[in-house]
Amino acid sequence: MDKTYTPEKIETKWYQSWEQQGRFEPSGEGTPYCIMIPPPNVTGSLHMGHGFNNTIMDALIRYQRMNGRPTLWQPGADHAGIATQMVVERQLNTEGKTRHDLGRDAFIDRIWAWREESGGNITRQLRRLGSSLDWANERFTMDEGMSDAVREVFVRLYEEGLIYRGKRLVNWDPKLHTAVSDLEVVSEEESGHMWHIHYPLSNGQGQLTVSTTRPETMLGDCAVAVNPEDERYRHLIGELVELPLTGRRIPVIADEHADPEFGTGCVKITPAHDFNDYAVWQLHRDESSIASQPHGGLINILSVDAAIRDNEEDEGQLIPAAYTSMDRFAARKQIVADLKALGLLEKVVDHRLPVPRGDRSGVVIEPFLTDQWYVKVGPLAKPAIKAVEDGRIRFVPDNWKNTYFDWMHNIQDWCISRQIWWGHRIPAWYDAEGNIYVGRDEQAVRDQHKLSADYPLRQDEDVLDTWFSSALWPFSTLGWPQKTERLEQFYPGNVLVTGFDIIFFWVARMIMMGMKFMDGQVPFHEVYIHGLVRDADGNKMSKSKGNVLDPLDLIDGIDLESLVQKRTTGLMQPELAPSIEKSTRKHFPDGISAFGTDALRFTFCSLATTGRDIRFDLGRIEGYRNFCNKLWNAARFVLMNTEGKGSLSLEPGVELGIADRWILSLQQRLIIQVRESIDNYRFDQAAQAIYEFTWNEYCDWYLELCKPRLLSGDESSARVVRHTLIQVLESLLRIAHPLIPFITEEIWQRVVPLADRQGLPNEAPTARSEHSPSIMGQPYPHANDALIDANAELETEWLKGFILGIRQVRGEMDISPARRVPVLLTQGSALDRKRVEAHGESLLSLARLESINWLADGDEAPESATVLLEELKILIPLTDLIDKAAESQRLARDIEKHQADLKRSEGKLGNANFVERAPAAVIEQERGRVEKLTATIEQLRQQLARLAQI
RNA sequence: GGGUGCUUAGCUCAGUUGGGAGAGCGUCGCCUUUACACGGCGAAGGUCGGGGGUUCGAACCCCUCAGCACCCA
Repeated sequence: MDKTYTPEKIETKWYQSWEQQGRFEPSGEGTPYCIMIPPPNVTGSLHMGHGFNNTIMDALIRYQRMNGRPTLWQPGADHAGIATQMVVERQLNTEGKTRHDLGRDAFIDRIWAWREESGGNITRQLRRLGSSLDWANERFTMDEGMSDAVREVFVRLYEEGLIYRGKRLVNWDPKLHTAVSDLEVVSEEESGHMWHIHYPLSNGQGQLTVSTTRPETMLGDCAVAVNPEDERYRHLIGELVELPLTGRRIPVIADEHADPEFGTGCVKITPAHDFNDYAVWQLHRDESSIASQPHGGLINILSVDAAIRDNEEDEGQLIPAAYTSMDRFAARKQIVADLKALGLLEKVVDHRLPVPRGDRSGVVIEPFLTDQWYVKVGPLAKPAIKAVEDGRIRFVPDNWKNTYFDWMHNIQDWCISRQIWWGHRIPAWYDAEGNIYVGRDEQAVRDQHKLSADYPLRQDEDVLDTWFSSALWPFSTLGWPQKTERLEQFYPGNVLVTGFDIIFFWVARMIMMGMKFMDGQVPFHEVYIHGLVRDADGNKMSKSKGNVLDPLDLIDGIDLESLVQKRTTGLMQPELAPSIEKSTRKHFPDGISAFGTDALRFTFCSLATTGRDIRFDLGRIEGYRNFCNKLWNAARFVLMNTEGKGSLSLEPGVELGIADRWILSLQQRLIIQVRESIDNYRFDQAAQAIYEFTWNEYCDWYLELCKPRLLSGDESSARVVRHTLIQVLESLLRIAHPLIPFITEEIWQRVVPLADRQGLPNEAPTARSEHSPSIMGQPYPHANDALIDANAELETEWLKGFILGIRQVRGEMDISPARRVPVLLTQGSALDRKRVEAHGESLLSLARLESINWLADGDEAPESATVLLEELKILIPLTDLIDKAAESQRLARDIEKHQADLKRSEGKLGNANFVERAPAAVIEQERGRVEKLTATIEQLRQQLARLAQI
């Protein structure tokens, strides 16, 4: 083995081998285990969130596979309608074309071509992460089978009356020319203005003043509302005001929506361009002063581009010609100027207000009146709520269910149509008479409705929201609507692993659709919600902030210049490049070194706590890369001492040593701990336990304790050591494999020929029969209670205490490890004598001692530094090595520390209430503490006094 | 406005049922010691955000204040 662990030499090799051997395909008997991948965007690329999410899923999958279950991790991607269409449109733009130049069919062909070109990107990246996905059954939401599922669901929901078409206000993206759902709109506070505008009363008796943040919408006003309780305006209710610039007259109406405290207390009502106003209009639409207005008062003034629209033929001058075709912001400017000229602008004040923007396009979203398709969600939500209430679905951590309930209880109908081209086209057809026909395809529609082949029908132009198909993912990927074996075997899945940001988008919708179409069966039993990966400063990673990390760059490394280049190209706001460059150079002065997949995965696992933010800093991954190196070198040591050394199996009748029993005992505890941690999705605890055992017990102590035994010349003892070294290592590799698959496989392949694997079950079968064994197919270790050995643990603790005491003195006195020191022992128990006898070699070696001698009865102890180990007193004679003053100081400090503790304990015991009410065990513990401390302090004092005397 | 979460060592975070606060990184000292300098050995470092309460006993339970973050309207 190489002296240093180099991940790039092993990772790709093993992944290919596993995949070729069909090890990712479900196989075997037993209870199936299934996880659906949250489908990434097919043309996207891997970010840290994917890295984190997939690491956790892969660890679960590998763990369950090693537990012998037929295990499916379902891979695939979604078509990301808007995002993908935008990318391809941008490509076209650089050629000076738009999608309309190509036409719908050619444009969609172009997107498929782009998918071919870029679609493999993210699957390659997932492979680099070691993800053991069942690639043979990869799915894509636009594939034929899944499109069938989409159509089937749409038709069935429509036939049940759960899908309908309606004209409503929607969130309109004027750049993308499509409706978007509430969830795709991000509202943030921005600086704006509040304009106060006079609306003169038609009878010439004064005016009302309204305040608005969007003055251009006044062209579509149908009323001014005042609060019915508002004394100032009550007498004006029912009167008319002149709507400036338009020549129209609109009524003053009474509505609670008008807040007397806010602004002037008069609010203009623009029902076609504001959700609240729309609600007001609905209440008042039958009042004649509104009903008699053009379009019943519901006056749309915008085009799909959010410019002021032209008048229709029959509208006359409804919209003043002065503003038509002006963009909404230009129109705002012009209208404000014109109002000012008319003396109708009272004032303008600065105002902060939430501005809704499209999460993809970034432009301001307009409430806009359109025909859209909706899912009536109420009936679907009911059983989905119940499933979580009664525990058929469990959120981990549990409190996320509150977020889910909140959303589900206030759920709105879901607008599922999008005015784009890339996606599942809505299976609805129209005839010239305005009839709507919904069916699985055009022929089915004609058959069902007895329409002749030449009866003109045209299909709805719109496509479905991408999340509509994603909601079907847990069953559509398994072959639904066909009744397949996979569906039978793997639905419902066991756990959904995802971030909290898509509980609404995806989790809730999957539960609703899963239960609706799978006979009330939930799509998964647990939802493990993990945190979101942020940068070292806690900021969300985003391209525009220039703080994204590519997981592949952490695996392979990247130099500073390439990193700067990567972060500053293709920006939506190029002016940010200099500051991005600056902060990148500051955070990564040396670029990023190659840490390898295993280190990255181990890091992700160790960050998988219950928190919702995960700050990623390089120090962490570096530490875990070092951990991999440690494991690597431990294995190297084991192999150096076992390869070619003959049989490693235990001879009959030979007993293990204390240290062997101790490390085996700790390993059983490790197995219990790791199993429990993984079962509870606490990968941080699993990682921590593995790290701790490997580094702080196996390497720091067991390997060191083995060294003298290997060199002693006692072949029988050496054989026991070799046997245990290799056994413990082999098990450790299996314990760690789900977290760090590559390094464990690489080492395991070398270790397994030496390991005594008798008694372990055979390797789990895989899809292809002809292959060499792999750690992937090995059983995950079970703790063997018979190996838990409290005596060996106690004795080893004693041994460590002895050594640590001496090391402490050496450390404080700066004694070089090259310098061996003699020690004298006194006052020990019979057990101490026995133990010293038994572990002499270990003590000499690990504490770097020259000699160990018991002080004879009656002999005066020489001037020494002292270590107390219960009643045993360990003396390190003061020679030139030890500074008397330093030792005195050390003792004094020690005494002080113990005294503080003693005082505290005595205080407790002196409290009558404590003695009366605390449990006996706690009181006993406190008494024991006092006893021990008193003795220790006494010993230390004596020692200090002796030192002062000499 | 409603809700959720967070505040523990210089930094990033664990902390089980309430019974003497831990880790990694960083810092300081010693060291080519035969697996590993991506290392070994040792050390320093904490008013557990503030205040109040419950309790024999609070990082943990309750109240309150402050700060931060996120979600919903």
